[in-house]
Amino acid sequence: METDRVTIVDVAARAGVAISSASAALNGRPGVSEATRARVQRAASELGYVPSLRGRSLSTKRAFAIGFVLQRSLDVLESDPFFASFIGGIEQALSPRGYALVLHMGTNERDTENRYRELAANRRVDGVLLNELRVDDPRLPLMNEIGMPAVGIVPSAEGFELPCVRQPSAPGVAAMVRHLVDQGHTNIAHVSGPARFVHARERVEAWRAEMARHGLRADTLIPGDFTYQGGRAAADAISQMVDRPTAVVCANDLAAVGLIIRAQELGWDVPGDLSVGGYDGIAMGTYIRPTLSTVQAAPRRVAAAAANLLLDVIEDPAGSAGRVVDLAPGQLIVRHSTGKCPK
Amino acid sequence: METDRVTIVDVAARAGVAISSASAALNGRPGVSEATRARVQRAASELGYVPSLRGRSLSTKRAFAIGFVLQRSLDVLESDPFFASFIGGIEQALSPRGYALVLHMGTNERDTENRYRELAANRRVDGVLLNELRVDDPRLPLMNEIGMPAVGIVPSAEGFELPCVRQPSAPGVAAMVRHLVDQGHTNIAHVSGPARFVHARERVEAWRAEMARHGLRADTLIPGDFTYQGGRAAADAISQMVDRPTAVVCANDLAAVGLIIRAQELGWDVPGDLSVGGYDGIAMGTYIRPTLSTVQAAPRRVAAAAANLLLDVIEDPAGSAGRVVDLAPGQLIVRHSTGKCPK
DNA sequence: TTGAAAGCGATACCAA
DNA sequence: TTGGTATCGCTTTCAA
Repeated sequence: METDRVTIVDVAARAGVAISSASAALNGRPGVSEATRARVQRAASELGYVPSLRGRSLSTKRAFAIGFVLQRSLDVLESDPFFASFIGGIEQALSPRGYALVLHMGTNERDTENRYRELAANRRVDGVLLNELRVDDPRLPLMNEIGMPAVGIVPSAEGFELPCVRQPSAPGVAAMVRHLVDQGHTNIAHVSGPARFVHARERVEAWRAEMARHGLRADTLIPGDFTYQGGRAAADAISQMVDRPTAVVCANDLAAVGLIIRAQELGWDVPGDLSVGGYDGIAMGTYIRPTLSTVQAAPRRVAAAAANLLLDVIEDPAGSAGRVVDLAPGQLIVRHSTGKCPK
Repeated sequence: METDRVTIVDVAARAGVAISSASAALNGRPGVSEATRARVQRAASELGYVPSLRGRSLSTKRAFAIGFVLQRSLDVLESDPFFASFIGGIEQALSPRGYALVLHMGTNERDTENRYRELAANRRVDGVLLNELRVDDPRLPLMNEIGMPAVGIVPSAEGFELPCVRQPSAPGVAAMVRHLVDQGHTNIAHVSGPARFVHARERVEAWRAEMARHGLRADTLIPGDFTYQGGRAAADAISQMVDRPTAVVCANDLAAVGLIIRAQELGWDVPGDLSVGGYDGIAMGTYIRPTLSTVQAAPRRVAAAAANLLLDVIEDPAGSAGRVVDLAPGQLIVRHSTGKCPK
């Protein structure tokens, strides 16, 4: 069934050289005369030779692939727009360099960790991307333990011993808070993500710090979970409050959308009664009404940078040991879900 | 750097048997005494042996991975919710069977085809999934030419020579039309997808047929492209019409959302002035207002079925040559974007 | 039932 | 600059 493939042996035979010479010629290694190289290359193209990844993998001990495990619960999956652009960014970096992406999915944290373990155990990939890092993330010691090259995607490189791509979200959150303060708001709540996530914490801290900078009290912290449903729950929580905030900064757009929709169901006007800001800059933010004020992150660029860094690390482990690549922070985009404080 | 891995040689040595016996024992092949098998397995687990995918791949000529190329233009990427659940479904099927997904992305049709060619050329995967098939899709002859196992995801298996998973969208579209007719609509337009797509055509035909069934004329066909922007454009197109439809059936949800938003910007009430139905059942349909009436497809189930079928085909090419797996058609979900005909 | 040895398709070392 | 050959880690055939 499987067509007999053209191997390097065929190429060498046709060019009338040894396979070692053929290999060197094809890979642009020195030690081959130009005449030989040309002859080998002609033979290869005449035969339609494509090197076998399998043979190459075994002898070089490399897979020419990197791994990524997306962690999402099945119910959230369907609504999460993060995914596609992130993957697009990875592909953008991998494809020109001849690598492929092996994608796995974990439905919970243990599951995710096991996927990384598998990836490492059978050496299906040469390195992995780590995102949505948790405090004391077990994947970090795991990567060290098994000696798997890894690159983290983090808001801050502090205390992070792996090479990483850093895109701080603090400036964006601060800009959002500042924007709301400018609109006259003083009681600005924050709907956070789960505290076990580093980026969730960073956003809480950024909100706190910016509030303090304006002499405002940051006491309305509503725990969320980055989901649409979590955003809805936050609106319900607000409706129970004695001293209602007039503005909310959400840790991500999806939650902000949920919050806005639920707020409207509760009869509030957004932004008349309540201003709502998000974070991420997902397309959906321009679909809903009012359109969502947010901070535009760049998942595609982040992913591309991370993938490129990972390849650098793989191809030169020593040279790029503790590298940190900095990306511009997200920019505030003011749309229509934020407005003047009602008072 | 790379820890010296435990190989089958180590296991065989420790168990005091030949590597061929160790291999047979570990893979549950017959011809090994129970005592030997037990000894080998103990040795393997004591050493923490994990078979090398690379060695196995080379000798079995299999990659234990399947490929999928998602085709999306970069601008659409960010808003497309199809992706995540589809991938989730694939993973669900692959993971228990020890396979992995190699994911590529094409930003246009030529790009996509090249990705499939690469995948085939270097045999990085044992088979591929083909979705969003076009009329005379070049990937079909390509797969035959290179002898790559492939499974199609199609609305109808007619004239489709590859094994496939079939989920017809016609019943759902028909149900949507019927629902609108029940609400008194007689001038029902259709916003289609690009005619080069088989599933776009199927939906047009389904709309036509159901209109005819009710003795209605199906002359308002608005060409779309499955995107949010395309939906907006459709609303603009409608606003130019002399004889405006009172209802629109969109070929997918994203376009329906765009249409609704734009319609509202144009000052129309949905569904008061215009009823809008979608197709897919994306989560976003429940976020917007009015909530979107749609047909609930099941991308996760479709993907899982397709991936499972592909593995069957890979593992037994003869046995499952022309297999067709049928999936239940999507169900109509009436929400709030469709209502009584104004008149 | 067991073991020895020949591939699989490349890379890379070492003589010639 | 070349060519021969060991090697990567496994599967599989064929004798013993």
